[in-house]
Amino acid sequence: MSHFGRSGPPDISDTYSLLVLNITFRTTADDLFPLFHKYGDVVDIFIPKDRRTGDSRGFAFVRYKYADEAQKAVERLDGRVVDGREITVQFAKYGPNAERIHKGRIVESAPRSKRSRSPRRRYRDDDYREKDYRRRSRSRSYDRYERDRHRGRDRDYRRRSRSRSASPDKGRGRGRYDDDDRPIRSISRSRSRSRSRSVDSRSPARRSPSPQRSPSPRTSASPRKKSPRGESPRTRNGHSPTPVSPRGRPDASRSPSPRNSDGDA
DNA sequence: GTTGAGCGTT
Repeated sequence: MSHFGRSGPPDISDTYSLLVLNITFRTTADDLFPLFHKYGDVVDIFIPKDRRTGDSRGFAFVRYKYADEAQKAVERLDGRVVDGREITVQFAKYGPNAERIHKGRIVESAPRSKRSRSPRRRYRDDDYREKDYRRRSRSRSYDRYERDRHRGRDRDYRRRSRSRSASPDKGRGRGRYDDDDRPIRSISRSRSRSRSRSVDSRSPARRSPSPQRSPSPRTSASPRKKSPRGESPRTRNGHSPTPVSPRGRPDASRSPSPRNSDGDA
């Protein structure tokens, strides 16, 4: 009775969804079930996981059968420390199908006057919805994602947003400077220079044709120093230094004389 | 093994 979310949404017609935030990445539905079940009848618990990695995203959805129980759970479990972390329980505002939700309850009465302006728009949806993402540059997305995962997203603006008030910059006090005259000029010049420099700095592909990829210091003064005792008379003869590679890939190296290297032929 | 704002699956 803990495998929630294994068969998709069971029935979200008369269920109240609660959003549990700030949960640990290790917290599972099984851990939340007993906790929420104590305050009411939990219909289903779903914890969104990453589609790529499969790890928990740090929040879960708990569905209650009755609103009063859900409300109670919200009041009781909101701020409760779970697994050493304070969780935030609140009614879900957005539905999975962009349905209208009232107090966590999904209302089928969709306002026609209002366009399907999905308030929720995230990179995941975009990436998944976008079919050109793979053609464009999957690496970019992946890199960014990975980077975010390991380095954490922009905590600066995020943290600011989380500042006691929900109005980080009300009235767009972010006004650039004075107008768009100065900044533009600056940008223009900067860009100009940047481009100039870019042209120079750019082209890393052919900037270094690099006939020699690895400096190979060992080839510099290795034969003699490396194997003072193993040096063969042939090596001295200049017949074939035979830069034996530790990797066993003599041909990979410039290998001036591959056939000599082996000497089998 | 890491992280920490947010709103969801077959």
